Amino acid sequence: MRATTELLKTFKLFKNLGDSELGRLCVTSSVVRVARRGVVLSAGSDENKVALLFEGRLQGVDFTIDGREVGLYFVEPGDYCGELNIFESKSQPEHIIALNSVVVVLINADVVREVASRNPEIMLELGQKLASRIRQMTNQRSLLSLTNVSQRVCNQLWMIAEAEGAKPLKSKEVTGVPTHMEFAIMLNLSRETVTRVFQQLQKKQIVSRKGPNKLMINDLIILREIAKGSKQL
Amino acid sequence: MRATTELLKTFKLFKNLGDSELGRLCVTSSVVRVARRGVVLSAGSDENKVALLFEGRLQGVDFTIDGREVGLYFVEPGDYCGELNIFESKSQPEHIIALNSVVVVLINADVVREVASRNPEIMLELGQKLASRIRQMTNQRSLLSLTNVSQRVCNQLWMIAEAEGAKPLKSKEVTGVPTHMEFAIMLNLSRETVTRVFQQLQKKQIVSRKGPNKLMINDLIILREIAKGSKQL
DNA sequence: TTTCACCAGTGACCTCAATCACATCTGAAT
DNA sequence: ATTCAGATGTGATTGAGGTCACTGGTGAAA
Repeated sequence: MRATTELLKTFKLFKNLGDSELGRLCVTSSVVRVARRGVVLSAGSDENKVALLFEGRLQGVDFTIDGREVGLYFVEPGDYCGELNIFESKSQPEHIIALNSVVVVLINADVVREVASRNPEIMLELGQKLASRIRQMTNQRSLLSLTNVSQRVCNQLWMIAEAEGAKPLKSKEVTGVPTHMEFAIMLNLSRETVTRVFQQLQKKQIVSRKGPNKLMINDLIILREIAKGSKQL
Repeated sequence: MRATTELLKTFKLFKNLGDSELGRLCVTSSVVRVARRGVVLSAGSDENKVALLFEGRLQGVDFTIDGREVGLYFVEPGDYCGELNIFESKSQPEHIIALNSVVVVLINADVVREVASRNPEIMLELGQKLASRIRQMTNQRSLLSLTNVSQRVCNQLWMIAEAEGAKPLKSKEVTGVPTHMEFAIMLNLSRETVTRVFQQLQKKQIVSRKGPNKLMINDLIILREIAKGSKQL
């Protein structure tokens, strides 16, 4: 199914775009629903698509030479991925996987490039997107060098809570929490280790499970302190 | 000292730029020599400079919360860094350190942005730069998930040899090799572990030291095989 | 309702890289 | 020539986290 101009306008990237340009984008677009674990963009493909996320959560993943899964980043609603295809005609470097049932708008990257080249604001916006992704990756890379494992997990959890708009509150319910395995590949840990950290967090009442993919963070302040390293778990 | 238009033209980024634009860049530029270990761009600074590397090698580094050094990427001559400042007015996220005596051209990022906004090719080139950095970081991230330590080191060594233009030869001399410590922070290893891997590589005649910062790779083929994991060290 | 796949939880074991604490080497500066 | 800082080399120790091999729970599909 094609996207409507109204749908595209909900994305910050296309907010200020004229209707004719939006129309051009719509023509090559398709709105698709992808089930949990489904592949949204496949690494090595030359289709060169950009994926705009409408609802759900995506994860960029890669694989090592020996077939180990590597978690790169998360994509939240309103955001998009596959931007590299706009600037390079190489193949998509990483897989994009749906972490739950998602709705995405797929648009041909070449068309986006054309539109961007006529609209400097879009181009600049894209540049900022790339820049912020680099920041994000740099940040994530630094996490991996933390020797303390709980610290790594708490930082990741904090970032996820923050992405959902963590106010300076004491507690917060987070929905759509990644599985332990998804945490593990983001943090270079084994699934069991992540489980053990969460066990400790639960034992100390810092978090509590609320059914699948739902987590209650009871004490954001302590979580933050553990993440910062000023407090030991 | 200011850069000349001729100097700027040696960089691929500014290759096709008109003289008037080049002149504008020159005015806010400065050519500086930085000694080994010297800071070229400092994290957290708001100076917003772009650094074009003329000779030597740079390394982007960050620090964890607990003060551990993290290696992010290398910059080779003809390349540049600090591009994020062109797109974002946030502060420089990572430190840029000189790995040996280097010559860099520093240009105000705002001026580069202005020039880029008038010259779509430059803007596109910058986008490609960001994109390739993301690829590079993704690649590096995957390295970190390799359980086999020798494999990690050999991959990094291979990449460095490649950056200096490794032909499909059997052997190659690499100059300006990073220290073991610099390898270590790139690969999330301790310095000692890197040393031990290099000891083994030397014992097996795969590499041999040729004075400081100089390394002879005697067998690129085997190095590649170890890196790929098809051969054990 | 049953099945099944997936996720979470847990104990036992054991590997292997971090750490510590040195020694040695080298080039550059004084 | 001497000093010194930085880089490399090496053994001993150790403990954190990976791996394995399970159990149990839950939701979706059949």
